Amino acid sequence: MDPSRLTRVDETTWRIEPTGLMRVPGILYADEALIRGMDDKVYEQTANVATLPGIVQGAFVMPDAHWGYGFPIGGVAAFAPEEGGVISAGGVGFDISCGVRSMHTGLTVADIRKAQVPLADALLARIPAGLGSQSGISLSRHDMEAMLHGGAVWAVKEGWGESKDLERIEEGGRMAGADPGCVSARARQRQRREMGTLGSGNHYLEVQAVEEIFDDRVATAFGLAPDAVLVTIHCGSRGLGHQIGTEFLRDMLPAASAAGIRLPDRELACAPIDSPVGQRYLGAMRSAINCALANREILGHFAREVFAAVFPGSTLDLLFDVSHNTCKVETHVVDGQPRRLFVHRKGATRAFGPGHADLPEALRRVGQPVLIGGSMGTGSHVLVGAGSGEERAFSSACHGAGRAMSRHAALRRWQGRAVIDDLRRRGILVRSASLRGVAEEAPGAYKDVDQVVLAAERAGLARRVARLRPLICIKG
DNA sequence: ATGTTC
Repeated sequence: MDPSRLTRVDETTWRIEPTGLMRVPGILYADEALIRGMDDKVYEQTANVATLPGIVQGAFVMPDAHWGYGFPIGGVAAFAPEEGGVISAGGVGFDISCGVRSMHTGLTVADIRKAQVPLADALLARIPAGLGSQSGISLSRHDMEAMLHGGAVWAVKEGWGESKDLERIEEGGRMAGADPGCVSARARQRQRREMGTLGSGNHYLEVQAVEEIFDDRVATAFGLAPDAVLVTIHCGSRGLGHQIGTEFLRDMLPAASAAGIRLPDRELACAPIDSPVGQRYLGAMRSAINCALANREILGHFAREVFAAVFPGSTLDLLFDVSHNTCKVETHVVDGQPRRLFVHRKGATRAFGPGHADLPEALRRVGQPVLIGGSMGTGSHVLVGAGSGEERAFSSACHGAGRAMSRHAALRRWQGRAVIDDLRRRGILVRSASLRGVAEEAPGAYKDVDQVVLAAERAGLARRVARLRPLICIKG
């Protein structure tokens, strides 16, 4: 993206001035190099989102943004129902409630080095990964209903997790307002045997070491110390979320037309929040959020089983579990007034600052952990929500490194085996169901995650707490 | 992201 097309507000804030049908400006948070690296499609898609009815303040773009379906990935947009605001399946994304959870292991890098190969092999054997992967769990009709209502609370009741996990999961582990009656038979069918599975693409389970601390006080509050080892899981709502996204993208097109909404791009299909389709999507999407929360809780349980076997007596305590593909009803102060808004975050992480009432007691004073997954081999980050993030982008931050290159281009450039060998020489063991998947996810196909989180910090979206480097990566 | 084609 050519920066001269934008108005530069400060070092890390850029505006697309409203023209034509745009109701609000586009507001991009990134340094100049990241802006230059962004696809022109991000500009076009941001301007398109800014035309949607009821959008409040701006169409926001995080520093890791790239071209997505309709809305950019790394986009945040909030809509007011009383102003004809809309909800959009493309504004949430196909992988509804895709997110990241990190768990403390209580172990150090030296402990892992003693058992790195058997640990990697045991994780690969226990964590179902890859397209269409299954875990051996099969849900009855009744189980499915309970899961879609109960999320991680359901998973804990079923024995896959610990009740103390729940306060460290967004929404206390259970998204209210889920309506499983809005989830099609086909979506349920696709999910019946997919609970407790990673899936494919950029989803992973990693064993990571704390490599660098940026903020001692917050790191201590989060339980992060140099050399400490974490397990981090990145995955979402699998086939169920994808099916819901597919069905509602289809159903929202006529709904938008019926509501008299002019769409600059069919992929922006949306429905008024108060319309029947809009309400059905909310009921289904919230069910999918519960599916993702339950899925990550079950995978966390599997990881606990493996660690208990390889390191007898070890326990995994949850640091936090947060989604980056959702639409949430939140109250935000706009022009001095608290407003109830439908906040779409697509490839953007909720990042509540210190004192937020929705944070658990143990974290309220410091702020919410913002878990940022990097690519294989390049490391990940833990950030903390900042008070300034509230007015910058409705308390949102980046979600990862963000792709710098298409999967197709990555396949032309790298071979999966060579990527694995290269990472092994750097002390990182990769275990994957798919060599093709490894090539698509080669570290070089991603932006520099360090540059992304630094830009997020400079923009006041969140602050850096710790950098993590991978030791083992189980890829889908 | 995705039973990579309803």
